[in-house]
Amino acid sequence: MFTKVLIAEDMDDINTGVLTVLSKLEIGKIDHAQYCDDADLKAKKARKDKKPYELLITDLSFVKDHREQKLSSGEELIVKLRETQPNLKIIVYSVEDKLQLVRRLVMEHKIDAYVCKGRKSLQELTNAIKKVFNGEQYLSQKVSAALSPKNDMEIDDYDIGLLRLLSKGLSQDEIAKDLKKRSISPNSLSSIEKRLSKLKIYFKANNAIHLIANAKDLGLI
Amino acid sequence: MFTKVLIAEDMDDINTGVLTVLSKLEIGKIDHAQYCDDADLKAKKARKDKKPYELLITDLSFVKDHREQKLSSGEELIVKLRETQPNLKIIVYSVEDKLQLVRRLVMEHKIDAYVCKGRKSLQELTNAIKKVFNGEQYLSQKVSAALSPKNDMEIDDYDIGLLRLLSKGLSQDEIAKDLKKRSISPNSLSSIEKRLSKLKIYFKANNAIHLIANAKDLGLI
DNA sequence: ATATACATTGCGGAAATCCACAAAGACTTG
DNA sequence: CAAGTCTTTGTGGATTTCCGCAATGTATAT
Repeated sequence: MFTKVLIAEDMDDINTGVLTVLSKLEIGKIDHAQYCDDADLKAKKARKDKKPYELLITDLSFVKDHREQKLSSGEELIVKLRETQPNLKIIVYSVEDKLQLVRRLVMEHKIDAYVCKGRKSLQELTNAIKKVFNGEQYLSQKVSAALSPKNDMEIDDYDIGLLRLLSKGLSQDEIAKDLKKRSISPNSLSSIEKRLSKLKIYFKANNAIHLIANAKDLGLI
Repeated sequence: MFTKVLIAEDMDDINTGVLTVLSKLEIGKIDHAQYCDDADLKAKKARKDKKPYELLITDLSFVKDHREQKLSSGEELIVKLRETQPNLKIIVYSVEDKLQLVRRLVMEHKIDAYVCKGRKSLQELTNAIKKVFNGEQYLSQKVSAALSPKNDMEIDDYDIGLLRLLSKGLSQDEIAKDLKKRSISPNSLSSIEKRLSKLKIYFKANNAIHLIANAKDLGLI
């Protein structure tokens, strides 16, 4: 089993929860950090001492408080650590279940496991740790579809962008101009209308207002 | 100290975290439920056995899974329990920090404490439990502004109703018909337009979409 | 009773949206 | 290359929203 593990997670309740479970596994040393910057520093020090962490378990979102931080999200932390420690095993432990996000983490950042926080996530997390230790990959059932190539009607970054702009109060016409200015295509008013219309069907929304309300409820934007 | 407490929280990691801390307080019996319906059932049984819970600690959001649920949120659970057990002490423990939401919970549902999940929330939670046991109220620093009188505005239930209907996808015309059917006045298309226009000014929104997006961000709906 | 203020309603036109259809371009496949 | 498919863009028109102005209604104070 792993001999040195780092946990990055801001919430103290989750931390104690994870800690009590991990202590049942036979892991030598378990450290934890409540800020991404702290996690980065601890990892740096460990490398300097020639005793680098073998596994990182990290959340994605960290609430901001008075302390100014360079790294503000788990994703940034992952990128930073991957630079200097490419063979570090990484498990993401988060409530997020957006396929697009998981896909990016697995494909681009080469994370080893993604566990969705939920009713039985602690058991899942221990499973994931075992799998990763054996060099295998693990994805929660909920997001396992992220890697299946059959992602037909999938909402992509472009769609999210449209929804974001809409929710920021831009008219469809203004969105077209904005996209043209940033040379993002498609950018005609007509195409934007068509995309939104597709999204409305997908989300069973009566109109643009309904669409944004639903997207917000789903945490999509 | 309390002798019988119920925790409603879906995440198992948080549950163990909360549990380990609560076990340090001298609380007789601590039960927990991972579904709102279960919490409701447990409370019902406890009342039937003449040993009702004295305190409920509940989350607000519960992720949906395969199990069909009548009560899908902590707020619904609170309303349900308040009906039959008006003297039950209630602490809400959630990541949400929307002032309007907290205000509603305190004013309408008469909750006794609101603790924001965060880096030091377990300590806060124990403080809150002690305060509530002494008949006092507790609000996390982050949301304490919810009760300051200067924050209240001229947004009334009618306005909230409009925003809700809008976010449900009704057109302004349909809203007018709906209000007429339920004999809520004013209900003319013109009046509805005017109200929404006021709200847009108040919330600095460019259009109805923007308005709903802002209202959702503020936890108003 | 009259004046005043304010809320409600109606109306009209400009702007934005929704929607169906068509033309042009891009890509795949045989 | 040719045919077929899909995406992007364009167009026209019905519907809805947006906004200003006017008319009516209602309550309050003098």
